[in-house]
Amino acid sequence: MIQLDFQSRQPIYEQLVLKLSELILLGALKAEDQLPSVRALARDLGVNPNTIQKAYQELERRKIIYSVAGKGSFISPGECAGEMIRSRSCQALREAMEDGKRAGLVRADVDRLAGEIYGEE
Amino acid sequence: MIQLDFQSRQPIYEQLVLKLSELILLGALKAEDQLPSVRALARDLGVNPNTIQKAYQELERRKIIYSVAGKGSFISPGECAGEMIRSRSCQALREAMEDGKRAGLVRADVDRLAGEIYGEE
Amino acid sequence: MIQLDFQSRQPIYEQLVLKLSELILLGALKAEDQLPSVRALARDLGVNPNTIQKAYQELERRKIIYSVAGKGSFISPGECAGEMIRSRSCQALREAMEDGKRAGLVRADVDRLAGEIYGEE
Amino acid sequence: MIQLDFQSRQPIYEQLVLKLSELILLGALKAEDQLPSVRALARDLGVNPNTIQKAYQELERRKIIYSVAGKGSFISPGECAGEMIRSRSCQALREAMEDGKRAGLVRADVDRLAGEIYGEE
DNA sequence: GTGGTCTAGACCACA
DNA sequence: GTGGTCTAGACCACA
Repeated sequence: MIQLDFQSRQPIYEQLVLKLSELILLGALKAEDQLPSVRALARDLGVNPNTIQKAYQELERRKIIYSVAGKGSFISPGECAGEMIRSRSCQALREAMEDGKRAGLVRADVDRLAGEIYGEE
Repeated sequence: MIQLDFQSRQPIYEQLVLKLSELILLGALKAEDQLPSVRALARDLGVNPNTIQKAYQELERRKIIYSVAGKGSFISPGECAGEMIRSRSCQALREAMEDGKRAGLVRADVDRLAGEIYGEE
Repeated sequence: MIQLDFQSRQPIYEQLVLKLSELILLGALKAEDQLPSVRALARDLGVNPNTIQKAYQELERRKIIYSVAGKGSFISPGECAGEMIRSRSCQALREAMEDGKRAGLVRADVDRLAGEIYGEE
Repeated sequence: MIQLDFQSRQPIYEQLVLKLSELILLGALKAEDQLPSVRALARDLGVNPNTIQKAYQELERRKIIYSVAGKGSFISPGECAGEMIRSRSCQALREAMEDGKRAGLVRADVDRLAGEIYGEE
């Protein structure tokens, strides 16, 4: 289901944000689906409820999910959740590219890197 | 010489790190050149000396400059400074691209973004 | 220094965010000033360090302060901190005005209120 | 009649308070009209009677309705109900404006915003 | 020393 | 039951 790496330098709550984002992108979690409750997921993953809470609150801040006290947490409606995930990645990539340009990277460097990651076609 | 944007949300010391990096890449600052002293640069830019200090420390951490107690701060030798700047940007760009791929961005998205930033040739 | 209301329904960390924002607007905290450390402020206010941490992280998310692990937390440079506070207030005012319109308040009501608060000129 | 958004982060009872307030402002509910009984409205809206009860209690606290044991709940007499609704919005707007003033917003900012929302006349 | 993360609890309002 | 806040600790990397 969700595999956490407790040895990683990446915080557990960040791993959770990414894992849940991936499940949404893969279609395993759909719009309006209810997420496991904070306590239930904490128990299943062997993690403290506060850590799950932190992940859920970050996802809510990014408008990928929404939480209703007393009811539960839910995937944002329509294409909203997926859109928020992609727009975030896109924004981060743009910033990295702009920084790179300022730092002296040229278009060829970007293309080479893209080739490495996506494979040359 | 160095233009800071005091309105920007980007911390001044970060702007300084970038500006000084650019001056190195442009060749305005060369290997073994001495940087202005913390207090002199602070006075010239109308900024707190602590802010300059912070920028210099970050540049030193990245091995772009080195400091000698009692003498001053100097650009790292040879192509070293430029290499450190570019390799750092390149690594950040690679990570952003890998994240983007996981988030569902395709090669065409990367190319479009690169076109925007570098201009289509 | 900072007065908290432990009886209030408003969470302590939110009260802290507001109090610190006010100190910045009043000029008591200036650009690049270092804030008290998480632990020091927790001790002074008789509050758990996690609660201070939560307030500081929210202020950092709003780009009003920036934190550097191992060094401390600092007011954002230049006019940045004040700008971020004002833009947020502006957003809240817009929402209150939209709610008021839905509740039947007319333009004249808004003008009367503005007159009361800013003084008729 | 009344549409609730069960997905919203806004508590159901708050939505009810607002919806009923709107019906009063629109004239759909007039002074001395009897409101549906707690159980009847709960059944119609598919909501727990406690939730309706809570909304009615809040409206009574705000003097928008009044309840008579054994008889039911009624809209407050004369212009009273509408006044209470508007005065509440007005109070919220006043607070947002005072916060805005403390944050450095000037009268011109308020006027510009009012122009946006009400349209310049 | 600093901020950042995390555990293991508690209590609250709300449904 | 649910999410939200908070306490009272712990340990980590970094400077």
